[in-house]
Amino acid sequence: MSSGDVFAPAPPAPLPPDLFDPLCLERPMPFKVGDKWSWLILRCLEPGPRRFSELKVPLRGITSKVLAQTLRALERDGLLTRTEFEENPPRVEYELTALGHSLFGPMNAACVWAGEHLDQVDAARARAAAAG
Amino acid sequence: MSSGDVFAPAPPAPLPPDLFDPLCLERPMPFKVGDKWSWLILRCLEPGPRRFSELKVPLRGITSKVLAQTLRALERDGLLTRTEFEENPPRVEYELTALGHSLFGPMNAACVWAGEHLDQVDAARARAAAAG
DNA sequence: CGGCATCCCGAAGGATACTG
DNA sequence: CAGTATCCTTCGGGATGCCG
Repeated sequence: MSSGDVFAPAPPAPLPPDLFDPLCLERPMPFKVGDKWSWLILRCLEPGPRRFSELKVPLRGITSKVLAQTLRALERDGLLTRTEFEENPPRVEYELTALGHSLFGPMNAACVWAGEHLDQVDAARARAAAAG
Repeated sequence: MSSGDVFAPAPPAPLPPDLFDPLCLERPMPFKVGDKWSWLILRCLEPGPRRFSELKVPLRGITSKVLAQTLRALERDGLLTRTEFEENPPRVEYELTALGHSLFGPMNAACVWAGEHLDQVDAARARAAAAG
């Protein structure tokens, strides 16, 4: 989940060549959208607001429980808003906040990197597999 | 681990506003350096090659087992190289490849984002906590 | 419809001990 | 020093079922 501890202190300065600074290493990642569904959900919401049941369609296989709890975590972190409409049957819409939208900058950059280097990784893997 | 399935198809095109494309959503993240230690290790290696025991120092609390298996996974993916020196006592050095170094571009961008928006996330969390 | 409660499982990863 | 081997705990997340 992106709840508990999502964002890191994010030390921008590189480590000094001959000294490891333990304090710089408290957290593994600048953010932890790395769980199974968070980033998927955010991407689904990029075009615009969606309902709970609409999200379940592209998120093939996600259970209500996991979707609900992931959405709540993202809401707590201020990445999206939850709007409950007083209707019958009930309707709830989820929408990205400005903060949520701002994530797409760095994340899309990461996607570009992956697209450009995926073949190199695959090649390395194939080599490693061949070597045994 | 960053082994099994690290990199994604990374569809650069945003989803169409009124249609969810399931094929775009097979994978959660463009890459999966999101495990507990991989990114930490890569950062330790950015300044230059390091030995196994040198890495354990800043990676406070990592066990030999986990460090070894994470390093092997990163090596398989072509992000770093392992060099064994025929000495006594034995010595092994780990060093980033060009591919590994190239990761710092997008990842540092992500760090910058986190640094700029961390306060907003914390504020959102505080609000959520206060609301109950 | 939009969840929450409950049970359950596999895999990541920590602790500890041992080896070339 | 640089690991491997073994055991054990934790936890994300799937399955199922119920509720307002």
